[in-house]
Amino acid sequence: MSRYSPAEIEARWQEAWSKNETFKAVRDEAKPKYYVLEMFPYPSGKLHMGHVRNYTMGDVIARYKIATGHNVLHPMGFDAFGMPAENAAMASGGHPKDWTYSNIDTMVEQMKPLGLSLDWSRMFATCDEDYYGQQQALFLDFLEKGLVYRKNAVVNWDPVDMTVLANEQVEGGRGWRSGALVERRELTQWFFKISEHSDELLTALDDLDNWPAKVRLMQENWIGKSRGLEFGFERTDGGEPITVYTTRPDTLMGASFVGISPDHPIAKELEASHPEVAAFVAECRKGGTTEEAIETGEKLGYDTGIRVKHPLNPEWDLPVWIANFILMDYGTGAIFACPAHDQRDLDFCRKYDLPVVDTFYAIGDETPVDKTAFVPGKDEKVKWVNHFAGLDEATGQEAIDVTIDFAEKAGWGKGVTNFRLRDWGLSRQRYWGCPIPVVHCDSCGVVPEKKENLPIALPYDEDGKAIDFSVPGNPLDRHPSWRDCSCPKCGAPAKRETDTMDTFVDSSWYFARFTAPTADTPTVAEDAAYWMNVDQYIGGIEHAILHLLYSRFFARAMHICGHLPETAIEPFDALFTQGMVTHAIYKRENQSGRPSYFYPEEVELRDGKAFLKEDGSEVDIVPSAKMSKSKNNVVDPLFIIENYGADTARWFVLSDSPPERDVEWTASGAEAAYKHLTRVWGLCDRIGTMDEADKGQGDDTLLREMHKAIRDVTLGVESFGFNASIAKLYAFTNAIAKSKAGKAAKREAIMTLAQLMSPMTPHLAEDIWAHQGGEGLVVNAPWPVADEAMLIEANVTMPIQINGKRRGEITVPKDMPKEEVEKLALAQEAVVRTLDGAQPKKIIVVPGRIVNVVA
RNA sequence: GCCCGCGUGGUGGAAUGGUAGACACAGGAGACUUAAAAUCUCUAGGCCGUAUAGGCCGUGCCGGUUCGAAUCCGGCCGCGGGUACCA
Repeated sequence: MSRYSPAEIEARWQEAWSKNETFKAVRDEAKPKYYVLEMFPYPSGKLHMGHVRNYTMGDVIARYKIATGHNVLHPMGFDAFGMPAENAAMASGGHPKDWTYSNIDTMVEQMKPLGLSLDWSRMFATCDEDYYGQQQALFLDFLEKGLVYRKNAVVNWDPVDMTVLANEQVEGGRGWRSGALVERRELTQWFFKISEHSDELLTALDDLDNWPAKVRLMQENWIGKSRGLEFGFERTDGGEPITVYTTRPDTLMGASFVGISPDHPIAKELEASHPEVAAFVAECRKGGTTEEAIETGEKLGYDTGIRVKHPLNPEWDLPVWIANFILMDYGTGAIFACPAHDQRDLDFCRKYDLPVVDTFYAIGDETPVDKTAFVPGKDEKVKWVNHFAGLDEATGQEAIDVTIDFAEKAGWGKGVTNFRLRDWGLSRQRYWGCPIPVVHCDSCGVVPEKKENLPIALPYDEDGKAIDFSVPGNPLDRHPSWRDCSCPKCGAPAKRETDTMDTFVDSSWYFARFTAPTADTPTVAEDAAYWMNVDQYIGGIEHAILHLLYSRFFARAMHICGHLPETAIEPFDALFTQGMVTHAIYKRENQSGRPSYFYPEEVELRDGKAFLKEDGSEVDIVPSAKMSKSKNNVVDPLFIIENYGADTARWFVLSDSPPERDVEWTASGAEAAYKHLTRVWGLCDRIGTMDEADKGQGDDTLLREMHKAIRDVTLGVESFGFNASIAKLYAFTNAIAKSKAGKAAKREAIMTLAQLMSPMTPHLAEDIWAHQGGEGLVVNAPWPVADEAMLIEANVTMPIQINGKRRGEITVPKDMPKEEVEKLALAQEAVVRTLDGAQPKKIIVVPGRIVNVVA
């Protein structure tokens, strides 16, 4: 033993774990189980630093749990359906399936050398027929239980390519390939009834104690429960009243118009008969479907000429406008606008010269509201002059409640609870996804496939030729034979549904499938009962809402269909959201305004500017963005593993940055991690050659350091403070290096160091353990326990502050009474000098922490 | 736009109401070496100062609460994530 050669030792120990089946998860009722899961990757083809960081964190937890006596399940799979595979096929003519599976192979090859404690025997990809076949079975069960239905919904439509676009494929309101202005178009699509579970999904958040508060808050806001007033505005032309929903009924006296969505039935009716309305509505439909595009886009309005009566004053007519910022999906698709107290309404009214009525002033009086709406604070006592409930002063919420009461009693409105959460549209007009297992029959309509016909597999080719992606649109639609089938009900010739499922469906139940990955039903009761829930789920904060909310819904739906026990309706007991690994993006916009992206290795940095190596031309730098394949800013961890080994890569991604925070990728630091591991190795080597008879000195001091390290490292691991654990491990290593203790004490210290390091650098730890004569594998050794007696310190050093500024310190016995500490502190030379004879007004002694003298 | 975060030395960061800068990187000085690399030792927020004397300033900005604020509260600014068809 002389040189630290990770390549050799890492291969050796991976072999040992594999031979012992150390990480194979088998049900064992005698041991507490622990299920640790990292969000599975999309097989982009390249493992990046974010993956390494994510899986290493999970691995630390998994190995720590093994050491503390748990039966650990730690699986890995691939979220393998999705657009990039089709994009690759479009770009290079290959097949999405070939591309995906080849990427999976590559990524597994890249992952295995990391020495992760994964049970590879449970691996699957969501594009495996076996997996998506079971998913189709789930879909049929959901359909039977009424959890799925069809309705119309809008999509991004590219009028040139005649195809549906994902939001990501819309750039600045234009289709990414055609450059055409995108329109919103309605299609009949499949939906999961997630909104029926809104209240449940909301209230259950309260019990997710081991989830980050920010994620719970984001989900709470996303579900968006609100109580408001629903009421009708009578039309002066005698037409059907227009029902609106408002969360601010207290501002009703400030109404200046009634607004309806361009998709509102009234707008549609007018569209059919009035060309001008049709032109306006067409204008409104331009642009993408995202909430961001709608909210930030220019606000457009059209006066329909329809007039309605104010419910509290029949003499008061309000105009009805069609406005492009009103969503048909929320509330009733119609609102009343109160510009004085809502910024968006105010902007709209100023643009179209509509009146602004301030409910804090008498009607007709000048309002101070000009360009900024007055929005009273939550707890602010507000007055309004035009009161209608005999109440003229209340806080915001009370004013709202009182108004709802008033409307209900008067009989013109009712209090209504609304949710922002919409049903989950799962239809995708795409090839590379899980086919929706239904059939369209001319006589029977939409008919579910029979379970025995599952999986409805994707066709690999058409007429013997690979599926063609050179033409826009869904290849399943134009496949010569795949659509043809017979109706499961009447047997007549019928057509298959060609829409496939949203890839979020695939990732909404994979955690359950890992408990019985090869079963011929979606789950197996005993396995689900034993392994569920996921005890620790780890993944990126970017999944805080959609993936996690959909999974929570899916677990409920699976329970309803008998695929999960009731105890698993919240599938993730604890969640940790790790930060992202970010990197600058290098890009250049071409003439048409669309950007091209360059890889970090294509770029040279000088004076904070970026230049292409190829021709020296400057490119734009977008600092620090999420690593994303489409932006070319992905950094490959392979060079670290190849040059320094997996332990270095693992140590490096865990040190320095707190796990929950984003980190900007930098290449420096890997070298330092390697140096440290080399140092630990050398330390072990030197201890090995020490003389047994060498009694040394200061054994006790070293062992105290050791027990402190056990305490602090353990605390770090348990609280996801891996960077803090690593800082302690550095300190402990330094303490061992400097110590003059005897061989026995040093050996005990280094073996403990190996154990404490083993979750982070498992190969090095095994090697040290073996070298010092440890029994068995360190991975199976019980986690060390800190001896409380060794942690007790007799004396404490306390800083002395005068008026909050540090002026000195005293070291006193730990349990010295306050009065004596006070006396000693006042006698300190620095204190006497600073006080300069002045009498202290007050002295605060916080035992063991601080003394503050107020002069 | 809206919702949620984050902002501390040259750099990554530590400290979650109690000594701001632990631990590390890059830097500086020294030892070893013919030399370099490696390794080891010391040093290191800024300013004034000969000073390991002392003092002042300092955690994005402005204000507040407190004996005491990086930490709690209010308001700004900047950056990041999400925004329902990227995964």
